[in-house]
Amino acid sequence: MNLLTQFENTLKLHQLSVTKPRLKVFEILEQHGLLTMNDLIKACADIDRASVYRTVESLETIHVLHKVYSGFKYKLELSDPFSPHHHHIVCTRCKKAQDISKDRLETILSIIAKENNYVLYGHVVELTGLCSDCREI
Amino acid sequence: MNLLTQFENTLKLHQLSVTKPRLKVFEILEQHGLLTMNDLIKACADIDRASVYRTVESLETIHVLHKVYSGFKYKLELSDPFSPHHHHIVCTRCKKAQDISKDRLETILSIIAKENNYVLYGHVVELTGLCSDCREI
DNA sequence: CTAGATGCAAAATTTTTGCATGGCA
DNA sequence: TGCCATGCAAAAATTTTGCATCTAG
Repeated sequence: MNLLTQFENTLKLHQLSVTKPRLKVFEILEQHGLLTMNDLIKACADIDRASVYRTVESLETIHVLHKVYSGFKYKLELSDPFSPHHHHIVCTRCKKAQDISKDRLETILSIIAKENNYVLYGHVVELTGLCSDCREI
Repeated sequence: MNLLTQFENTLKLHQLSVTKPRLKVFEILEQHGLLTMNDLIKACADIDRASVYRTVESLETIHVLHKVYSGFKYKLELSDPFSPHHHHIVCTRCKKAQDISKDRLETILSIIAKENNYVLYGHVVELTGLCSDCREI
């Protein structure tokens, strides 16, 4: 089953209808991976700002996408299982973001959630530092 | 050495002068722990909005404070070593945030940074889920 | 004294809202 | 068809900027 179908099923599961704005936002994020709200709005040319905001909010609620914060702004990306990228390490100087491997990290996170008696819905892990290139300058 | 002195030293170390807005922002955050930008601005009654924004930006740059994101908005809090609170687990339903213990988590984070060849400056870890109270409803 | 920081006022950007209309189930 | 979702337009909220003034060092 492809991602799009999976997405539509998720919408239905949450009793949300399959609409043009929702499909568009999903498609754009699927293509681009990590976007600012502004870029997303621009990329969704024929969709109204307000609808993009509303779509992002719904899709976040049903855990299809999430916000990733670094510095002042946030970016948007698809959540697992629609995308495998959950964690980043961002260079303070050149602003590049690279993914970090999840396995050990998520083990720890789930242990922590259990200890605190939480049912885990989502998690954001952002590390900031100097990448090796920038350190040499 | 108390926190305030340590803060002033940090400012000097980064060649920033010790000013009223900076002291005020620090003091408020020290008292309140985790605030929205708006609350901070309100609490800094006699300081101009713009100065609060500028102060937050400088203090973030020198790692005295950082932003913590949950949902759409962010909150501000002092960074280590000015405050021991770095990680939270936030309930989706009641919005309460509680601190989570750092030890194991930070071990993992520093290993990950090393693997990626980064010098670590900061990290944000936010878990979201349902707390035990809310689960029962 | 003087570079850097502030306050003020205004602009720019980002987010939210109300309401009439349109389209999915 | 009925209800949810959208577009539009406007308001509200948040953040940034330019510039004259002030102040910490």
